[in-house]
Amino acid sequence: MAIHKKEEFSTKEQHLAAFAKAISHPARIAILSVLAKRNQCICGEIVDVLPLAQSTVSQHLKELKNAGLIDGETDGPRSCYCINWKAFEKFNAEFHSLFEKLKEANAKCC
Amino acid sequence: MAIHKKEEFSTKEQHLAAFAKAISHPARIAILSVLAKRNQCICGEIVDVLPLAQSTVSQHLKELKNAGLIDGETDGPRSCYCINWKAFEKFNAEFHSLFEKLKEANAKCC
DNA sequence: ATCGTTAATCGTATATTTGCGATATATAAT
DNA sequence: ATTATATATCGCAAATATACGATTAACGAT
Repeated sequence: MAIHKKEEFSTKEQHLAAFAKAISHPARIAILSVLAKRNQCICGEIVDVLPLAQSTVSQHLKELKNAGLIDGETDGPRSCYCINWKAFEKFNAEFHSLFEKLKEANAKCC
Repeated sequence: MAIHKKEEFSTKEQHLAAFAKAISHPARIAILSVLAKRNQCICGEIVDVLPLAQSTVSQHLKELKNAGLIDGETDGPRSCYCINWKAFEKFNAEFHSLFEKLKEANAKCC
């Protein structure tokens, strides 16, 4: 690839794309579901539920955390995660706004 | 990786993840914007607008088409693309429904 | 029939993602 | 102090994604 071209697009496009990337793997959607159902904590619980190794789950959690969709803090020897509802809501609004903007632009052009 | 684990998740999770993946690159979001503004056709026009080579744009178009978000048909030597609003709407609804379901599950648990 | 234009595809290079086992670290329990 | 438990991180392998130039295919115009 040599050069990444992603930064040549608008910040908004990059931001939304990054959000979408965070939920672009079924495992990460599954993790969000588990976190929503149990409200908080877990990690080992997530590993028990998913068909993935502990290290892999840990990696997916890290990506969700980097994207800001979940928060996590250590609680003794274990890690407690929960959904960052504010960020999630923001993503939802952003995506919905893209959709509306596209429709609006389309309505105007013809 | 050796084995892909994606198919071990629910169809719904896979489907939504695939949709999200389609818009997980700023170039593809930019393409959707151009298509919305001009309603239809183009390809060379998209190449003119984006900071990417023709072959790269063609690849991104293919991915959007595979995801069902756009339709394309050849018109002489050129290709005419347009947004598949129905599919896009469906994705929007699906994503929104995930969000609502997560919130609902969360409200119930505590 | 030849030439020019447009866009898809092929081949290739590189980067990133996905996945796992092994290891390291941190804490709790004995 | 030792042991057990939980999780993050490292190192590696394989798969996918991103990007480009070159080629091919398909058509229109001359």
